[in-house]
Amino acid sequence: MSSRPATVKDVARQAGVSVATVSRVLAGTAAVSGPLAGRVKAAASALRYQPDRVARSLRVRRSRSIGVIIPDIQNPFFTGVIRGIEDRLRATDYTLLLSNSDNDPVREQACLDVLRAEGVAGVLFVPSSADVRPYRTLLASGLAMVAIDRLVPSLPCDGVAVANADGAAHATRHLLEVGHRRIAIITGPADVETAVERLDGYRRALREAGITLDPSLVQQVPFTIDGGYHATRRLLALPKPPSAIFAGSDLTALGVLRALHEEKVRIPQKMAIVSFDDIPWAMVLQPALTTVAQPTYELGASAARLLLERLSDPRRAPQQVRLQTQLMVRASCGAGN
Amino acid sequence: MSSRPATVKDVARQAGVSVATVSRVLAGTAAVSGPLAGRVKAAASALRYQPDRVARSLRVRRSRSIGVIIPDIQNPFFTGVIRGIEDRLRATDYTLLLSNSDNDPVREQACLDVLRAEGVAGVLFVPSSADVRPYRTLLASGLAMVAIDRLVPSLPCDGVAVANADGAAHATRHLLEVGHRRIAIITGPADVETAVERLDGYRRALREAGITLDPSLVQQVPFTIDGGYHATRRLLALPKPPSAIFAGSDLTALGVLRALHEEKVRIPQKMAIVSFDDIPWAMVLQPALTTVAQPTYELGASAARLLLERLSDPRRAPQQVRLQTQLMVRASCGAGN
DNA sequence: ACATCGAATGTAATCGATTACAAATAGGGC
DNA sequence: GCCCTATTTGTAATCGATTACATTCGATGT
Repeated sequence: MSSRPATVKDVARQAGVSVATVSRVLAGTAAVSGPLAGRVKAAASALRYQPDRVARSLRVRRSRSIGVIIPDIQNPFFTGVIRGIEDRLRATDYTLLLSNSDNDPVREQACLDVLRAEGVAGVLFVPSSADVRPYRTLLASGLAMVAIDRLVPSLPCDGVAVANADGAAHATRHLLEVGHRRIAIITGPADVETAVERLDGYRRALREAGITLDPSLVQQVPFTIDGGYHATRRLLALPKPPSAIFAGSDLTALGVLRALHEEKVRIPQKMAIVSFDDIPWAMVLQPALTTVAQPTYELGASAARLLLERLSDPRRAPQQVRLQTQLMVRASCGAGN
Repeated sequence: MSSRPATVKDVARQAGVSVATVSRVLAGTAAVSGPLAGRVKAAASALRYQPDRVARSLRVRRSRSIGVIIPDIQNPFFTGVIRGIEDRLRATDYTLLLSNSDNDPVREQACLDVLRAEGVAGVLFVPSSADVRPYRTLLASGLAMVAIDRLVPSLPCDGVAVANADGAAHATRHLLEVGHRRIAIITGPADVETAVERLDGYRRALREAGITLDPSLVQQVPFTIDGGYHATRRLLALPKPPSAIFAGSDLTALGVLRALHEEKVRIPQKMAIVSFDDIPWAMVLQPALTTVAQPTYELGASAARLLLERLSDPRRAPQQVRLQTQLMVRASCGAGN
């Protein structure tokens, strides 16, 4: 027995056929007579033959792997997305090449370069850059790309995102219905598309309720625990603090909770909270967090689906999908059970 | 200008040298005279040449990617590990091929097969199977492997894990010092090595304190929120419930918290809690969780380091590293501030 | 019985980088 | 100036699977 893995040649010799026939049987790309096909299959399984994916990639000029670029693997939102991608891809024989961009355009570009050099079949990415030129170049070179979570407006590229503005409006309206009038928002930086969209939804809901927006109630900080913490301290220090906070992400909300606990502000009696994401821990927090659930899994699964569709039909028009959010009413807004 | 990426041939033509010289300059594998090297570098950057990683992998029979197999990408423990791996590998030009095994030996084997077919340089994996034979086979075939979090006892393979027993003993001793005598443990299934080690540490601490172990206080359930929840309900239903719970993971502890809140059991007054992991949210929970911090990042970084060392010296003796844990004393045990 | 067509099979080129080996060039000692 | 060696450079083989093209074989219609 040889210790090196078997190759097509070995299988061909064992089955008494040519390498072309072996390849055809195993890939199913052309008709092969019954007896020969049988011998090939028998030989292949006897030798435990598995085609070398590298050699195949070189020849067909395209690998069976798919690049995934996300900003932060430690963020539960993105891991939910990855899970969706993985599950959708499991039935196929694509593998995942994963990279962290850290939201840094330079690093993202480096990742994209490597993925191109790896000859990936396609790329699923959460765009970190507002500069569309690099993306355009890659698209023009024929690389299949799907944007996740952030749609780049002027880019003719498949994409999936959630209806951020609607979700935010929904959350804000809920706080209005519970009776709040001074509602603060803690959202992300102005160059993050999702943050802007959520701010828009918040504005819309206030306008519809006939409430004038108080600029001091709008806090723009990174979507992190610290961001939420410091923004909350600033809000509490206001001459007229809000009675409710809409936190732009669950991570932000954790910072909010921490600041409120420190100041012994009772939730939801003295301060109501609604946030965005619905990470798996949102419901076990004290109080359980009322939050706008994002379909992270579906986000990933849809992105993977779009990519597979594009791979099988490279010339169809780019599709951009918006998934709906769902408000999970729990205790932190004062309306839950 | 051509739209296809440049190849060595293009660079060679442009620089007026042979492909061998181009390869030698760019890989730095052999001496090339100054002027020629300069021309090659100029040509390469003018053409934006990037070597095709697939072709190189085929020729050298080893790719520049490293396979990573973890049970669950949604578990913050593993994402911390991945982060450590990524950071350690960033300076090199290795890429990450990621797969989820779901703790299923069959799926894990499928992942390993694919990784071998991809010709990965090495594999970092959290072993899901107690059957060492497949691992042995791969090791024998020369694949560089590093086990993470769970060391397979009889396998001559590099590995990194934490000192689970010590950590658990530390946590248990802490509860004893605070005055508890009836301490329950909710740990993982008996076929998960880390669960067994933590149970051992708990036993050891009790023995050292001269306390007889009450088997009804030992709950073995999956390391999940639900697992912790149901185990806690069972403990509360006991004729003589415990006054403290050592939860085998933070996820478990979340389930514990939920059950205790439902039953309006005050923490830490009526029930103290210590757990294991220190996920990023442990300190913002209410009450803040006293927990045994695992060095997830270092776990990943060390594993990556071990792998790189093995790649550069394939014949050195396998190393198994144990990292220390650290007890983070917070509010949930009644001793914190 | 023979020409023709189509299906099945084989031979060899190909993908792009690396590298063994061959060839050429330079340098040093006499 | 010449020979020998050491260094630089080039040519061509190689990795393993796929596939264009060539070939063989058999069946069918007349």
